[in-house]
Amino acid sequence: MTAERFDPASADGRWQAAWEEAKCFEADSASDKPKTYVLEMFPYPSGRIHIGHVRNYTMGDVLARYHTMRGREVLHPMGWDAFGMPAENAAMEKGVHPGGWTYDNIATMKGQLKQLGFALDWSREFATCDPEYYGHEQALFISLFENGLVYRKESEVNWDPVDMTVLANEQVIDGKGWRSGAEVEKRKLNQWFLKITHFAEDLLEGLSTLENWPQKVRLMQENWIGKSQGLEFAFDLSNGETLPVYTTRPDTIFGASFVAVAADHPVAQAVAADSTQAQDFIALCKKGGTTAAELETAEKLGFDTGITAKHPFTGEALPVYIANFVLMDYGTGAIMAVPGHDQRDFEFATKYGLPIPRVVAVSIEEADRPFAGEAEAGDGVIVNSDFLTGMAVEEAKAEVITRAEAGGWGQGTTVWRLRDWGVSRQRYWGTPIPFIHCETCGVVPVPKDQLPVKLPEDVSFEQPGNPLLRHPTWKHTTCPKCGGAAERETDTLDTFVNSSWYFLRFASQPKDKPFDAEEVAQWMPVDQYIGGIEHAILHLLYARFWTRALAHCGKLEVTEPFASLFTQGMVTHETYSRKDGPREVYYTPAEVERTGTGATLKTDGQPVAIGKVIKMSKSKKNVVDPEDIIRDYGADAVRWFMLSDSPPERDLPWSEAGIEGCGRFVQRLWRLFAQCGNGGAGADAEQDKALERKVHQTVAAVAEDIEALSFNKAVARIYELVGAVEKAGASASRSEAIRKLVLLVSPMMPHLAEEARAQFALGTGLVATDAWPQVDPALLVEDEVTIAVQHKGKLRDTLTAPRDASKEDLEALALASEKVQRSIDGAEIRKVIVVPGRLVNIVT
RNA sequence: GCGGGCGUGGCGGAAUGGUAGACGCCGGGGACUUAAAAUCCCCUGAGCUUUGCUCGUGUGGGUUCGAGUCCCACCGCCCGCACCA
Repeated sequence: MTAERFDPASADGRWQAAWEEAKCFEADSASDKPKTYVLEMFPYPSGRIHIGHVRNYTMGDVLARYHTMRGREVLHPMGWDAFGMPAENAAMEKGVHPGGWTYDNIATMKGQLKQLGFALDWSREFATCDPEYYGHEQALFISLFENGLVYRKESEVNWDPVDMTVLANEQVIDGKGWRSGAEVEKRKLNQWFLKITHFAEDLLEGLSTLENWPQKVRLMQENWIGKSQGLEFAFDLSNGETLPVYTTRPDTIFGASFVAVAADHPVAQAVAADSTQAQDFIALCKKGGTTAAELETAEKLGFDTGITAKHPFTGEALPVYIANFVLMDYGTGAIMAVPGHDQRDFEFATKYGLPIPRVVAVSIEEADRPFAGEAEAGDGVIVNSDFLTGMAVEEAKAEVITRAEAGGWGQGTTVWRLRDWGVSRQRYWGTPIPFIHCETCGVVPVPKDQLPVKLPEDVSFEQPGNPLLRHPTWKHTTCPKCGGAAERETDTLDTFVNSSWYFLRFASQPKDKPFDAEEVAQWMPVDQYIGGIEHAILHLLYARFWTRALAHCGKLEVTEPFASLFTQGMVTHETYSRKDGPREVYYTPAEVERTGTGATLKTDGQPVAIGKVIKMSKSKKNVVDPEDIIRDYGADAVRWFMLSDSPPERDLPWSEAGIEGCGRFVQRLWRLFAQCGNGGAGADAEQDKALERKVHQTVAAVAEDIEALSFNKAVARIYELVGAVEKAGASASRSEAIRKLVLLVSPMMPHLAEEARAQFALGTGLVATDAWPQVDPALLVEDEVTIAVQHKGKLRDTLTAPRDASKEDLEALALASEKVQRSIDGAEIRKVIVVPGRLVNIVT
């Protein structure tokens, strides 16, 4: 290696090996240093590392390295969220085993992560498909079962009749299976559920303690949990039965003009039993699509059952309809309809000519004002409502609930949008649910000493359906209770279960149990969790739930797993395409030559259209492979790019020019470091006070920026300091500045820092485990400051004054300015505002 | 529809209510070189009658000595949820 250029191809690997050799990043749970747990969402091993992973892990890495330098014991682990459908799809398409495919991908991606020099504790690495991991997961699942948090229930699922599997809602596109294209059927299956609703209130309340989570994520979870309060009461029906309904607006009860039930409601089913017309209507309701656009435009449709419901106060007979807009799985599946004050009810009443009474108005005088073509759902005063008339909305709600409870026909109720979590999947590549079905003993958990229940290796994917179900021997076993012949559960767990507790296993990995509570307590909660916004609801809610559930079972002390959450933006790139008839053909950035304003295809030199800057995706081919750019520019340039310019929560536009600039900066730093090593050091004994000040200010500011995850600002500060050091004349101060600069850039560019220190004798030992430079608070403030002088709020001049100059002195200095005097032009000075150390504003 | 966020040069973006545009990219000019690359230096919001002045942070108002920042209304874009009673 010459001193001319930094050569990442040679240096990167050497330093990665040196860190590994010195076990720099292995976290010690027994250490008495203060502890920090930095975690990025672990990746799914899909094949290769994506640029989004690089951005995510670079951010975490800067934090981990920084905190290590600040003397903390840092846990920064990595592993693999390795179960899931892509492995089974690969098995079907390529005839490989899901396990083999997954572990191959892990090997590839681990190699790629290592090339980036991340300060990860690889000694704690695991994949969720390791039998050891999922065995512990099975034990935890049984513990939840024993604590009443697991149950089985018959439930409706999306069934793909061709693939013979259950589909998630997201996999149903226009009513068809996303893979097979077959019409999806609703099927009732016995499914395993986790009782997340038991913690609904707690999960909701916990959100308010998560001050270091993005408000957006907290709101999304709040909406998802969806707490609503109202009245549940029963109508007496004309057929002698009772019909419970739920409403959040009991105050509008005198405005009810009809009652509606969902198509799947027992009342509807009973009517349909003797009416083909009702059957047809119910079938029509079920056919409707569920996409947002369809729902928005869907007409409100109803079927009059001929039954009536008796109003609890007026005794009036309200017609009961089957309606397509009433949902079976919310509330009681039946509603009292108040057309005047609910838009859906309004549309329905308008269509079927039902009365639309007003029971809320802006004032008593407005009690009979007609509606202007739509319902009025707002606040106001109750009118036309007997004993409620004149009350405010909230007051009336309370009054109706009180009377309903006193009369014994209804009660105040809280309804949640949150549903229990169905975790059964009819798939092979997941954690086998550790239960046995025995004809005599029922459902029996597998004894813990028989865990893990391992997946069989010899499976085939040539036929559709769950390989576990048709495996010749796997499911046959004996009942742990009675010893008789029995069958294993063939469902596996939703992959979100795997990622709901992995952070605990990273913190503590005993052989004989999932984790050790005391060791976990050393690290948890995670101090900083970083990942994509796409996990705002499911993963993050499930992880919060599991942590609570395990605490509920006495296995943990903490309830909130992630003290701080950061959601990073995506990496974007412009697209390149050409029209080929009706089809748009896309090209990768590597196939395209970017000219000043346009772009041409390298193969034929003809222009291609430059499209919008959007998220990198395979379909639009606007992707760059991290391995290519690491090879071309080195790990540090790539890392530096990931941190530069865009604030980390926003999207980062990838550009060739940008990465080239980062590559140039790496070399520029190298030349600066080289100067210090090549006789520049101490060439002049003079002190450079201004430079020292700049160094201390930058060290303090960069630390602050890193702690706030404002990496783009830290980067800008470093550029400024580098510029200042380059310009400064030789001095002991300058040499010292360069030594400190090595430390300062090391969290972002660790390879360059190590190589420079070693090559140019800029310190001893590894930079990675060295201490962050000390800051002298006295050097953070300047002796002299620039004061802005304004006349009526407009800048007229600037002047230099001592930092602690008095108000009087500043005022005098300002008035002495020729420019200021010219602006004032003899006008009478009415007021002078002086902000010491900042500005003087003269008001005339 | 409901909820949330964001609008600053050619681009990414800085800016505790106090000098708008730090820092980077692009672009222009120059130095070095036989030449290129690399490197270094200078310029780079708009306009004007250019020692300087005026305008300028989506639009229109307001509060303030002073507003990119605070308040009100509007326009545009992005994200999430959604027939949730």
